[in-house]
Amino acid sequence: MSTEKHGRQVGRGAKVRTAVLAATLAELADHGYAALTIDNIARRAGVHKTTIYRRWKDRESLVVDVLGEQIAVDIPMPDTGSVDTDLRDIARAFVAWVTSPAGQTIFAAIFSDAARIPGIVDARRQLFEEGPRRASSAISRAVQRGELPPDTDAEELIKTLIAPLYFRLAITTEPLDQAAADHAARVALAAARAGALSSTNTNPQ
Amino acid sequence: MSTEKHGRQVGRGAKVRTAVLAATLAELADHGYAALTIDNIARRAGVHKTTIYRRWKDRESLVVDVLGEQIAVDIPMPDTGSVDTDLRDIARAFVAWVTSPAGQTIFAAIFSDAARIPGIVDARRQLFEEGPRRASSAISRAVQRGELPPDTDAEELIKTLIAPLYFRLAITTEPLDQAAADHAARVALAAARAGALSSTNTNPQ
DNA sequence: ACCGTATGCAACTCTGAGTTGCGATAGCGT
DNA sequence: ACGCTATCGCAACTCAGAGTTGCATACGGT
Repeated sequence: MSTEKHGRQVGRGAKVRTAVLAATLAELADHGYAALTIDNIARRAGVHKTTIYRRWKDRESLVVDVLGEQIAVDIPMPDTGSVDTDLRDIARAFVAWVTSPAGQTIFAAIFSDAARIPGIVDARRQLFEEGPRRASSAISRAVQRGELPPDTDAEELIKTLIAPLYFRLAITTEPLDQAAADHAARVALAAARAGALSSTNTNPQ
Repeated sequence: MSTEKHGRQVGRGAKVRTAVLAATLAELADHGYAALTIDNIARRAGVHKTTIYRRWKDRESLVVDVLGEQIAVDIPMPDTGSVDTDLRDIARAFVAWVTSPAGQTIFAAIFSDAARIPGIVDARRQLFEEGPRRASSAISRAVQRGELPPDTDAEELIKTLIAPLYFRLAITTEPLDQAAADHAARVALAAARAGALSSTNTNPQ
């Protein structure tokens, strides 16, 4: 991926690349996208400014590259045999990732002005659509077990689960901890059991 | 409010101030905070750069001033006699405001790198805490009518109502329309009726 | 009509983006 | 171990935007 030309001279390049990406992420976490300077990144990476410009077209390309590598959110999908605990585990895993240093940095970056870079918006949407899609199997198992109404919309349920957690993260200063995750799971479950998350939500009441 | 010093020379000053604030908002909407230049604002306002610097300390002060004036979210609190319609109206009003040109600009600004300005974070939090607080009377009326469990947490209910809407706004590309508002109202109501939004949520199940 | 104040204007400094040419060096194959 | 070559360091640029200053001018209230 890196030096696709001849496969030569890989060692040095790889080291520089790693150092610059790490430095960029750190700078992004510390000062945000608007205050991101190439000189600072270069200094932090122990590399000269021109070296960065030789490997990346401009600031945007560098940021896209960094976030593209970091945006893998491997939340393991549980199968505990019960929706209650499945949903709870998903919510807890989301909270754990989002409050981790890496998660916090990614989030801050994704919701900074870096979001004006076309590639970033897509990555963000994809990030939040992958989870609900992957979780749908857990929901359909719950439906088969009779724990949820048969017409439950899996993606809608997961979004209902995540939304209040994300709301806390982005807006409120309330703590985002395990208790919050458990509470969100209870709320989403209650709504689903009441049939408010059916896929045919065109006919209200 | 504006020229508190002697009350003199108000006419010109007020016009300039208005023009600059409007231009700043427009530039913010068009290019975001990171790409906000004083020269562009000045040109757009038909004013010279130095004039702006004489009235505002720097770019940050200007942005704080603009957002401070615009951040009034007067969502009228309904009293229809039923929680169903009360919640639905609140959700619809929120959606209407958030999808209006003014609302969109404010939102974009509030979630740009402008959020690194200390004053903006406070304003944002306040913006989202005022709603739930104001809505609590509607909820307590519903509790008194017996429509909701007696220990329902009013603020939690409103947050549960808003969160999925906000999630759509910030993440998903799904449309944020009246149907979405109604759906959110139904979900929040179902959770509340199931007792998942009680203020004593320390004991689950 | 007058006076004071705010605005327009030009010319500055400073910082950071992005570029270029050249010399130094580190890693690869042999 | 040694040479070859791509990559890196360095210095010196251009360009744009933040923020400042001194002076001339136009506006608005009395």
